[in-house]
Amino acid sequence: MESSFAIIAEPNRRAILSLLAASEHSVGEIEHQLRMPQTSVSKHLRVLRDAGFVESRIDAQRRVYRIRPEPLMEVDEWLAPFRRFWTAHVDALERHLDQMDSESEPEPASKKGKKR
Amino acid sequence: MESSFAIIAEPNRRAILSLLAASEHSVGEIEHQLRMPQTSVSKHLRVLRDAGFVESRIDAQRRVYRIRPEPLMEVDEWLAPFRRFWTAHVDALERHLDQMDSESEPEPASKKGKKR
DNA sequence: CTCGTATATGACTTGACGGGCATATGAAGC
DNA sequence: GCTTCATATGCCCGTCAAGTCATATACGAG
Repeated sequence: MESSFAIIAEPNRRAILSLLAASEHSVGEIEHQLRMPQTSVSKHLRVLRDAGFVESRIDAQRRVYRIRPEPLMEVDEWLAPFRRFWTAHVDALERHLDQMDSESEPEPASKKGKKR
Repeated sequence: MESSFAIIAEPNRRAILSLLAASEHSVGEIEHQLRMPQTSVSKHLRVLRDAGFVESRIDAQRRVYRIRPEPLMEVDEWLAPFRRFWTAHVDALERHLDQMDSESEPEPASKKGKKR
């Protein structure tokens, strides 16, 4: 029920997400990397999972978590109407150019301009 | 002190921001448009202003508020590392309406239909 | 100056959320 | 079986933020 925005309002959760953005991690790895209590990590992961930000894979007794993009896409889309405030000039051009693929993409171009 | 993320966690504040994204508005206009109590609008605007999301101009007894982009840019930048999760396998369609153009859209010549 | 309009602020209440701690679940290995 | 490692959950508590109501400030009109 929580809006995606409320979920990422929590700094520790953002830290977890940023960590998972690089690659998937187990709970213990997150705990150690971010130096926060395990129970706290588990609770935040629970919230993140319920909200669809992450999903977990079971590896023996570990749970390995990874990003699920949908809720963040939602945030990204909400930002769309505001982008005109800062992409007034050059950027708009560029994005328009390299977004020019539609239903015809028989071969995903390996490198795309990935500016930001 | 509040992170920009905490600010936009509040639904009413997001509504205000979205309203201001279209054009600047006075407090009364926001109050009427969003059908929320004036004191609530004022308080949210205070929070938004303190956090740099909006600024106000004085027009007689009215205060006209408009967007300031910086904090939202910050959010946009935080999202950057995650974009690879959806820009990789998603074409221009899914991209959704990003930024079409500014306050002038004389020609509704949008290209293709949207999905959802 | 008084009144009405427009907006801001303060006090108070209420509810939600995160932290900490203890404990439960579960899988692995002996 | 029992023990250990890895993770999850339940409970309590303090804090903080949002809503409501009342009131204050500021400006314009007459």
